[in-house]
Amino acid sequence: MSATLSYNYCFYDSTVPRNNKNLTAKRAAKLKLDEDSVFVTNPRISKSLRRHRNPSKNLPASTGPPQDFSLARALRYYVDSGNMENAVCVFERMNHSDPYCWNVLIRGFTDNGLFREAIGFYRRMESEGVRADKFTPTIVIKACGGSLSFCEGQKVHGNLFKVGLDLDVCVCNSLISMYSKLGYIEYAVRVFEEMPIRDQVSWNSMISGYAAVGDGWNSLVCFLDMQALGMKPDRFSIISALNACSVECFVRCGMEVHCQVLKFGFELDVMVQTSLLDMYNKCGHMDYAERLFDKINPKNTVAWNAMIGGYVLNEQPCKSFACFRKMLEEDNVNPDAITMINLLPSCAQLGALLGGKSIHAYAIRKGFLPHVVLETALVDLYGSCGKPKMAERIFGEMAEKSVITWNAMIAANVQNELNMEAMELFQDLLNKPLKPDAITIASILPAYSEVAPLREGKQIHGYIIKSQHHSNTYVLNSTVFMYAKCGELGTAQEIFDRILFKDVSSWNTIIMAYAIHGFGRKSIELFYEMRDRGIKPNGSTFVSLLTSCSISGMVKQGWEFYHSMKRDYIIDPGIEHYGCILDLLGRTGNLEQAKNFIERMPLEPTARIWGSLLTASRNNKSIEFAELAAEHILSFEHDNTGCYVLLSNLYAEAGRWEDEERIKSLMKNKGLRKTIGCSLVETKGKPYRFINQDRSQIETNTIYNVLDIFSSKMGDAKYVHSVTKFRPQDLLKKRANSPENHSVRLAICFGLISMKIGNPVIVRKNTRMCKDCHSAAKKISEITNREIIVGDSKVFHHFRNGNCTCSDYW
DNA sequence: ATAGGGTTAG
Repeated sequence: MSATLSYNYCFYDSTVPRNNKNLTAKRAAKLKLDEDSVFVTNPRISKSLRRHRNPSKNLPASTGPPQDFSLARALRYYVDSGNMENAVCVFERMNHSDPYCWNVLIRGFTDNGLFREAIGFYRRMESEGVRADKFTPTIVIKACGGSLSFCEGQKVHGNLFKVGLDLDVCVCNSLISMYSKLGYIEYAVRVFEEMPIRDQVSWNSMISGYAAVGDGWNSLVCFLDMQALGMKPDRFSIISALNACSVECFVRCGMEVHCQVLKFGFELDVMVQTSLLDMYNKCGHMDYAERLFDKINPKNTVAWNAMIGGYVLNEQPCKSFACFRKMLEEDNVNPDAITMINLLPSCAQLGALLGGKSIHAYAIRKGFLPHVVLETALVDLYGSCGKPKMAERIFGEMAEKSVITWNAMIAANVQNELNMEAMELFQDLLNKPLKPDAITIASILPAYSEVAPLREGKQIHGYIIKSQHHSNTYVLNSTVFMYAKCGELGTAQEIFDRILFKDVSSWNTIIMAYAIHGFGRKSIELFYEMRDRGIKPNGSTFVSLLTSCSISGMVKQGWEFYHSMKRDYIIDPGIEHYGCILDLLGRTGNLEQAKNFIERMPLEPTARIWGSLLTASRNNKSIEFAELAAEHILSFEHDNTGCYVLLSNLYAEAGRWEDEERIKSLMKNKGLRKTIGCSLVETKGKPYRFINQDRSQIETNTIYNVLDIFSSKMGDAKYVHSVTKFRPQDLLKKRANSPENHSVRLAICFGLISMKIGNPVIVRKNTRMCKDCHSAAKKISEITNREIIVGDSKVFHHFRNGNCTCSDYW
């Protein structure tokens, strides 16, 4: 025994030269291969000749039972229990010349998701000159499929071709599966078409392969073709066909497959049941899914996960939590990483940071981390809950990242207005081997919608047109919104019209585009058009609609939509909906009611919720409520600079200078600085940026002259708001920071003198427009008889004939 | 003694 051990350890130690026996074997194998390759690579030798060769003639005869049964048993035991460390230990003590132990070990790695290691051991097997037997290729191909390494798979395929094993039915079936897992469906199709004999597994591999690449249609075609040849579907075919129905949202097809489930007697098969309920969930038929779920007995973790995921998918986050709680009450079921992954988006939907954090903690306690998908879901959660720093931390500490992880991080930055960070991240990604996908582009686009020049947005649009994503609905939806945010509502509408396959998000986007521009009636019109075209609205549709009603001051309609959402569409209001409702309440000026609404809300109020009350307080000049709201907002770790500024302005307007001073010094102590207000106007494709009191532009003199003319024309009205806003001593000084010289006004004047008459002047600014500038813009539109559009950080104000689309509430 | 196709996920 000890002799065997020391002998085997020689292999492990790379400093010890390998014995000649193996080298000879390797050379012999190579010679054999060369001989074969002459045969098979000769194009004149027909395909049929190759087909009729007996593939197994190249395989070594069985070496018989291994010398040590107990070691082989131990190896199998460790492999089956997932203890690969011990499995390797046992393996190292075995005689390596038998392919059997290699096969078991490589399969073990594959079954435990350690694909790289599986391929590594296969390479070692080759280099040690151990000849593969008929089981090895299928095992290795599976590992290649799992590791998503196309190169490795091609190499193996090539070798199999050389030894004539590429026509073996098992090998072909695993090749089909490997290629479709890698996304190369056309390779899978070729293998399928060229194989001499197809069995049920071959058909099943194609059905699942098409579904895996998102081609549910062809998957179902295969499902039917197979039956036309007289083969009955088995549980594998059924499960894959159901997957195809989910992919295409073909609920009627799904029901037909459901009938077959009953006909062929699979109705008690848990996997089939789970696939069925998943199909109904994904097609939006929660009622059927719930009924099926009730019948599953006993329910395993996967079934629970599918149901929790279904509620999340159908935007019923409260129900998904309820389902999770029921799952915890069960004795024999334990939540796993996928449970967490399914549950996390419901926290994001509810804006429930605390819930998300407790899931995070639970995942840590249960040892689910590290886990790429779970960590990505966490990045997404923290991003959605206004915690980009937390998202960043998880992202930074991740051992493994996928494109989806990058997408989540970019989105986290964009959602939290960290546009520069998002753009930098996008640049970083371009230098990585990972390829940006449609979702990356759609996520980065909003960063270009803020105060980046339209020219840059157009450049990205150009990149999209040239890329393979030019007709991707998801990408186009983001492009529509980008143009809307850049003030080009017409271009947005044009691109929307040209989207070939408009999904619910396309409609939500265009409704929101008109919403932020203050065209409430147009938004509602589009909502009805969408409904008439059979598109089912979701939670976001109502966010768009409610936003539209609040911006356009359509309070009554807003409430009607809110009730209809719950009653007619069974959608639980999320934190966003509550925010919109608060904006509606703010408009009516009933701050007491708004406060009560926040207290009665079933969700934890976020900074955005209190921000809504703060805005309402400002518009209704209530310092009492503003202080209440501010107190809450300042308790968040959120970037609340805007809140300080609003509050200090409010104190100033009321002449409460001491309080104003207090807030200013609070800001100073916290190291917060007022965001530098900046306005952007573009003419002839060139961007011009203005800050307050800007004198850096070439046209400065003209701009200030025009401004003076307007000031005199506006007459006394100009100081109505501002007179109380400045301390007496400040009024004596040269009014340095007077709203008269605010960046928006400079930009408007520049726009008026440099743009063609008839074109609207479009100005975008990074902070909210102040009251003074708002009334000035109204006047200017009246005096000049031109349309002025100012997009601030929240809404677009369309000034025409002395009026604004926001009806003076924003 | 060992192989190929299957459920839930960002």
